[in-house]
Amino acid sequence: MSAYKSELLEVLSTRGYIHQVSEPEALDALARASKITAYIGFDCTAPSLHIGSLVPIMMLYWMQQTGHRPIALMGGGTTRVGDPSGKDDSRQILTDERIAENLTGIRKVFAKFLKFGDGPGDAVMANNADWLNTLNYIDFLRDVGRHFSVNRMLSFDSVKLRLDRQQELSFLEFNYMILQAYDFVELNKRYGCTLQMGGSDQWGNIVNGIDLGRRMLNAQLFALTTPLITTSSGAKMGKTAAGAVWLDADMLSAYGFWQFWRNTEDGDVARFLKLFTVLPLDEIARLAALKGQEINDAKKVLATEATALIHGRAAAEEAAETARRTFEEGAMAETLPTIEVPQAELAGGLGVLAAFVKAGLVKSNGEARRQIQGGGIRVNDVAVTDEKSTLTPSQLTPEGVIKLSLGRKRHVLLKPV
RNA sequence: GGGAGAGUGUCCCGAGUGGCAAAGGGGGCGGACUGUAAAUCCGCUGGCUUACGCCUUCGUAGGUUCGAGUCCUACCUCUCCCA
Repeated sequence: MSAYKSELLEVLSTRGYIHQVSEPEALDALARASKITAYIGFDCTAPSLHIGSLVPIMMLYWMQQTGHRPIALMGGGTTRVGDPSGKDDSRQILTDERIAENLTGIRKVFAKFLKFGDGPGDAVMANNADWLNTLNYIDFLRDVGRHFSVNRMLSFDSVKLRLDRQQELSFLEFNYMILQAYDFVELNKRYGCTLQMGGSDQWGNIVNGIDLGRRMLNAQLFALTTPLITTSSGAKMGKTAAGAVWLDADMLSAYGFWQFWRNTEDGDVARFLKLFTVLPLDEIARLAALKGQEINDAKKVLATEATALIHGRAAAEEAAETARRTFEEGAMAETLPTIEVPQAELAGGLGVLAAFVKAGLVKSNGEARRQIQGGGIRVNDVAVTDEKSTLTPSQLTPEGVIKLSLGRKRHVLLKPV
């Protein structure tokens, strides 16, 4: 299926990253003949990226692996405006302090995938606040604004969707696409960047950048978008019991991250192996051929490889081992998530309800009660039937902990200190 | 500026006659079945309480009433029509 001659597009295409490309032949030829520079923008709307951003990040990774130069662009400036693409409601306006915090959180993850520096193949970290924050309004309108047709802007999906549904679209948000287009031009001037990549919802914004580049610089720029990743049962990816699947270890442990991948639906395993691991394709083909129960082995490989990329090999192996002990041996792994409680509190008898709330397995005593009624709560693998029961030091296992479980899959160890 | 309509359980959609912790979906969580999968079936899905019960919730603020999501007034936001 892949008719691409350049290694870059060949890899991206066979691994399933490509949804749309502008002028594929020209881009293919360019990537074959020279080192190209490409960027992806990341908005700073949360303190950490989540797996929704993992596909774009992986593309930057493959850029570098195939000898090209990736730019990770932090949206320090554009986040102040808010991208209306694919959103029904206006995005909440974030304070500058919040954006700055988010930016520092997000920035960390890139070092795991990319080698930054000043060398020819080294990746670049940029922040569009550097050029957007100091723009002069009138100058900007005359230099950039004149290239945009409002008629045309109204026809873009991100805008049209809001108008059709009679949802508010503020002038602030309306300008987002112009700023993003300008980013592309600015990155072309600064770094010779000729390709912008992103999710499929970014197509319109990227194409605007291409047009602006042609008009202002007479440059030929390219767009490449990824498909929206959904599970085979159609759900959007990235939700677990605990909420979003964050990439930052402080927000989601390596074990939790590993578990997310381990629970992948059968039909997604091969696709996810290609997208979210760097295993060779023949190895993936072998794993994808597994059937029935054996496909669980493929899921474990997926989980470990994906976790290794962002949390490191050691943490991934540990997560895999924790899961093996917990699920396959039914044993207690000391490396399960752990909370600590004072000795005295336990000695006095700690209520089950309070313990589960403290462990973060349930949000309130009421929810704990309901889960007990539904048979979802266990202490040391024994179902709790009496919500009044308490935990005491006598329940400590030989390892010196008490194992709290919600459902079959979620476990937390309670450890006296 | 004038007229008409809408805002519901802080995940979303959405019914609601003055007695409502408020129908029904979706989503989520739990249980059964499995392979830590999917599909299916069942239960749960405001907070506190051992419990009788108490508290907080229907755009915001007042009012009528024994009692208000429901009626009245003002205000805010959004939509539509007229100017």
